[in-house]
Amino acid sequence: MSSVKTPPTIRTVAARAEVSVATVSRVVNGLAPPHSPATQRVREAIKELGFRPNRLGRGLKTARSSTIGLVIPSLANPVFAGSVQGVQAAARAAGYGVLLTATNYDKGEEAGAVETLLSHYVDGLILTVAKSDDSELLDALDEREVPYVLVYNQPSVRHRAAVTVDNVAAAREVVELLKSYGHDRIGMVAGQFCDSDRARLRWLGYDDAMLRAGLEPDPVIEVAFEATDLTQEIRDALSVPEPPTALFCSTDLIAVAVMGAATRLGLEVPRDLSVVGFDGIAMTAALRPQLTTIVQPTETMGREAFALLAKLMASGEEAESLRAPTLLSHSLRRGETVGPVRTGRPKLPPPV
Amino acid sequence: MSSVKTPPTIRTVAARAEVSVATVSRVVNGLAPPHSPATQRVREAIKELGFRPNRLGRGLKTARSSTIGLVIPSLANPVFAGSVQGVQAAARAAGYGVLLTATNYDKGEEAGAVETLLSHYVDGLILTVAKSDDSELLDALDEREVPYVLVYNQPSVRHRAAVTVDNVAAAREVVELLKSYGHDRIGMVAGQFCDSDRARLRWLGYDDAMLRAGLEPDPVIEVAFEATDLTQEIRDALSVPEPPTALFCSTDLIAVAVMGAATRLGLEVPRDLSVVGFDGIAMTAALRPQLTTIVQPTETMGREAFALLAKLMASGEEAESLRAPTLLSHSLRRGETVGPVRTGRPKLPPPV
DNA sequence: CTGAAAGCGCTTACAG
DNA sequence: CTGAAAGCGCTTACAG
Repeated sequence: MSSVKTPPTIRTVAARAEVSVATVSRVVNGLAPPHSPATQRVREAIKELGFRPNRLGRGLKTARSSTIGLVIPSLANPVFAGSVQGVQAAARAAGYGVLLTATNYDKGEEAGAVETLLSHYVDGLILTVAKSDDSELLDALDEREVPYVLVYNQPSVRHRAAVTVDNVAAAREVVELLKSYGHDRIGMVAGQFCDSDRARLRWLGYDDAMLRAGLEPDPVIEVAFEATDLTQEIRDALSVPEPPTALFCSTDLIAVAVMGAATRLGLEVPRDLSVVGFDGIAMTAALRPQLTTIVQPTETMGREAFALLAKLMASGEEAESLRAPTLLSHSLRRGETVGPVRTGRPKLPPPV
Repeated sequence: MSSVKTPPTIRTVAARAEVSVATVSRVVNGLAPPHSPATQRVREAIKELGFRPNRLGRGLKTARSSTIGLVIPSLANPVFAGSVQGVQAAARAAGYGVLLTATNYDKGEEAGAVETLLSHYVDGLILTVAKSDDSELLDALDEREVPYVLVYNQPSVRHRAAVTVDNVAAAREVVELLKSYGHDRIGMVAGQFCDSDRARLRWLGYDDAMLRAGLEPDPVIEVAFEATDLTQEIRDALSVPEPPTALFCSTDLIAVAVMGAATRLGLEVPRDLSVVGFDGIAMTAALRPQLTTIVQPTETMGREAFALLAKLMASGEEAESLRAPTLLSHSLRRGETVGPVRTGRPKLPPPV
């Protein structure tokens, strides 16, 4: 019932060139003598008929689909769009197709997505999951020996291939930056830890840096990743006796929401409140004030992830050495959302 | 050489359940009697072995891959990320996989991407291309009878399935809005027409509305889509005897770049210059001032595109009626970047 | 209701 | 250097 005209097959080409299908296959795969008359005729026939080898047939025989699966939480966050772009570009250059699935931060969807991808016989997977340490899903992939590479996730177990940044170190840098501006009451707003091991590592870095600096870490303000209105949460966080003068946010999207909340509460950033993000989303550089944030090399991360996966797919089980987190370098973008501590306490409007 | 453990096949299941492979196939496809003992045994065997039908095998037989191809210019623009999200969600719900390719606004890449996707035997395509009217690529798809649906493109030829908004009408609304604020010198900044038929249609709407209102349209200021620094272009546009007091930008990303340029030129938006975008990217609502723009229902567009493609794939050639542009409704977000005309002319800094 | 068999488009030992 | 043949994992008329 498909409306696609039936395309030429290897048999059509063989008939036209008056050779066997085996010869056509060899020409297509570069295993034929380059100058024999048969090869020439096959080349012509291929061109005339517009023949393109059917990857299903090939895949069935070779048990490889030339396709990888890509699993991300959401495309609504440009940070993932960046890695997808990188994976896609590298995969295409290597002749691989990319099957994309978004899980919307839902753990059940993660497993479902992987099942679907495996039923399409992808040769490997690149994924960003909620937790990478203690994950039934990844355990299952390990057991089934499906090659995979994590992106953004930073597993502490050593046998998992991953491409990410040093989340702990980056978070420490943020605390040090804020401290250098005189802040000593620094809070952290983070995506729910259950949905993100990155968020947890960034908190670890924050916590560690605070303790080292002799400062007291605040309890984390956990928020949903999709939350856009954080007015209530920020008001609560600032309504304690000694409120924080700076907030480190575990993602740029959260930082943007925090800045919106600050505005609605009548606070000016950075005069009344300093804000730092994490990710380096391009458009946050266009905000006024420009967001201060940790920049991750998103597209490079995607490219590197594919390169690593390609090695894994080629080398099979013996590639133990590849199965470890790769840390790419991040950078700190000094925007305009961090300023010196304000003397005196800003007045919040009364709650609604 | 793949490291994937060989998964159970239909034959493994058949052996375990002591039935023929035909029976297993029927159970998997819901064509077996639901309560027969054989069916029961097959169900158990499937569960015990964790059997998942190999789509390559199925696809080879049925000539359908349960996969569609998705071609977009770039994921760096969140407007495309939105439609991808919608397509992906709808496709997954229908049991389809989505092969994604970005072309980076390159026409050669468009053709290459489609070739690659077709070699993966996708059942249909959803694409956003540079031009949808006069396109060799689309002509070729028509001829080969590959089902496809365009997104964002708004073809004027009637036989192409597309899901978009009424770009001309939306652009007219923008001009009317600006006029209601007293602007009568309105310029337009657009992505290069050769790279985007949308940009051209938005210009047509602008031109038409200007003429109707008795105003004189300015020559369009064409810029590259990826351009982030438009300082020079905007300075030039404002250095004429009667400079525009408002700029309509053909995309939000361009509007953001224009706002950046305005800031660098010492102009305040909207006091010295009103700016309007087109797309409705979420983060532009977080800008200060918040961007006034046309909001497109990006995710819905993606979902509708898949729904339309599904019909097309099911019905084959006779579905002539489906092959026409579908226009979804857009809305105008009244942000803070449009204000009344300033009396007197803002002073630009001297060129560098 | 179930099975034996053909065949989808390829690749790849195995002969020659 | 080339071909005949088997087989990858499925589906689907065709018998029974």
